[in-house]
Amino acid sequence: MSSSVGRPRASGAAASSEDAKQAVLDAAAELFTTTGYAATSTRAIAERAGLRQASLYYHFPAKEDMLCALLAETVRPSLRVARGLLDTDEPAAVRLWALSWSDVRLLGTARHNLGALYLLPEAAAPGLAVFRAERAELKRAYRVLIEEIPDTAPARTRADLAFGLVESVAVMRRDEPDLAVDDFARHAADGVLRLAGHPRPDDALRAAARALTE
Amino acid sequence: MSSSVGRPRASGAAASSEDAKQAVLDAAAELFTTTGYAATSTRAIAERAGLRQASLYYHFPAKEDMLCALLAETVRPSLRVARGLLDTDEPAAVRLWALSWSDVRLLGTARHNLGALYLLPEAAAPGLAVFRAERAELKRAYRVLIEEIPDTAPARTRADLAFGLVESVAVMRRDEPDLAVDDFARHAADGVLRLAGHPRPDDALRAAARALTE
DNA sequence: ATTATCTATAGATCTATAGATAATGC
DNA sequence: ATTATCTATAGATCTATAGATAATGC
Repeated sequence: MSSSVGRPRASGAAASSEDAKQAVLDAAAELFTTTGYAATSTRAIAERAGLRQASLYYHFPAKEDMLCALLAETVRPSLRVARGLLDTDEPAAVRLWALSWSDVRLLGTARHNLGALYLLPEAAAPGLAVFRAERAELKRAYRVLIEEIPDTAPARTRADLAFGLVESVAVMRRDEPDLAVDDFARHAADGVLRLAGHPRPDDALRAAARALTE
Repeated sequence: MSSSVGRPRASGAAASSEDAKQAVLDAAAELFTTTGYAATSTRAIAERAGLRQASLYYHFPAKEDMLCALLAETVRPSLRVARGLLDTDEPAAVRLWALSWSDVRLLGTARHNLGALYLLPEAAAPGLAVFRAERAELKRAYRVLIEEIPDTAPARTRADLAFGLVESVAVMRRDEPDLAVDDFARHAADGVLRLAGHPRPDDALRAAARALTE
């Protein structure tokens, strides 16, 4: 508390270094998701975070590192869930429903629409290779589960479709900011099972899946 | 032919005004889809199109008008198909398959990955309201067709999911540039029917749907 | 002494406009 | 005279660095 080491801010507001870093990320998240990365100036981020433009560089070496931190923050919780589920011995359909449901809820309820960051062309930058590798691992988890569900379509294609459906929640959230996430996540997870080739899930399956992610 | 009215280009290349305009749009399409709108400079567009930066403004009043033209070019063919299908009296499942298949093919085979433009944050700009209205009309077509297919999930939700799945082809194409579009489009259209709540389509349905879009 | 900010600014853009110019068309 | 380009540039950015400064901590 009250740890106001360092020169005071011009704006008056005081915060610890960790708080400041978080405030910067928060401002960047809001602006990057609504306005885009290149179209967001460091000055705009600083203004929203309550400090001067140059002070950002005490917390981050460069603008791209803000995007990098935000991307990591978004994909990692999903990846943790995915890894946990792959170690379970529930039926594949239950695990796939659990993974989809969890991902859609994470994307849908995050404070900002961070999933929209995946869609930015700038996510292809060389400095963000770690993020892309983690996202690829997440996609592979979908595929591994889908491979255990028989269907005429190739597992790879079904995984592409399922993953696309899950990520599209970011676009929906942009179009309809007051989406009812919990309801929507159930339907989306049902949808992923349908895409995977599984007959309609019942409440027992959903309950088993929900139990898995707790 | 040989209509080289106007001062010759510094680069030597000659082209009619219409050709030049198209070359500019082509260059913008390539750069906007891979690099993003704000991150693409007018200078880069001009360089790729073979003329000087300032000469762009003879063809377009502002940078945003290039994006506007590209967005229109992308959504309008889909909209034309959708309007045509709504006038048909084939079963809803057939028309929905036809619409999805057609859209995925259009998005997947366009010279550049123009669907990725929908995902740009800049597509929310005030000047692009016409595009957004046309896209909304396209989405409504999905919903109208889905309403005729009975299911426990609300039609609106199923339409959100179906439309999200179709548009996600732009993300897939970015991730896997050598996607086999024709195969993929069939699976994607099958996926839309599954999301809509229709039992698996058979070859007869697919054939009827394909016939509709010719 | 260390920390977290500040002010000031270098240097590199970027978009759009002004006005000249080099073709063809009449 | 019209068309389609050019050169030059205004004016507004934008990112990142340099170096000063105002706190706390020791």
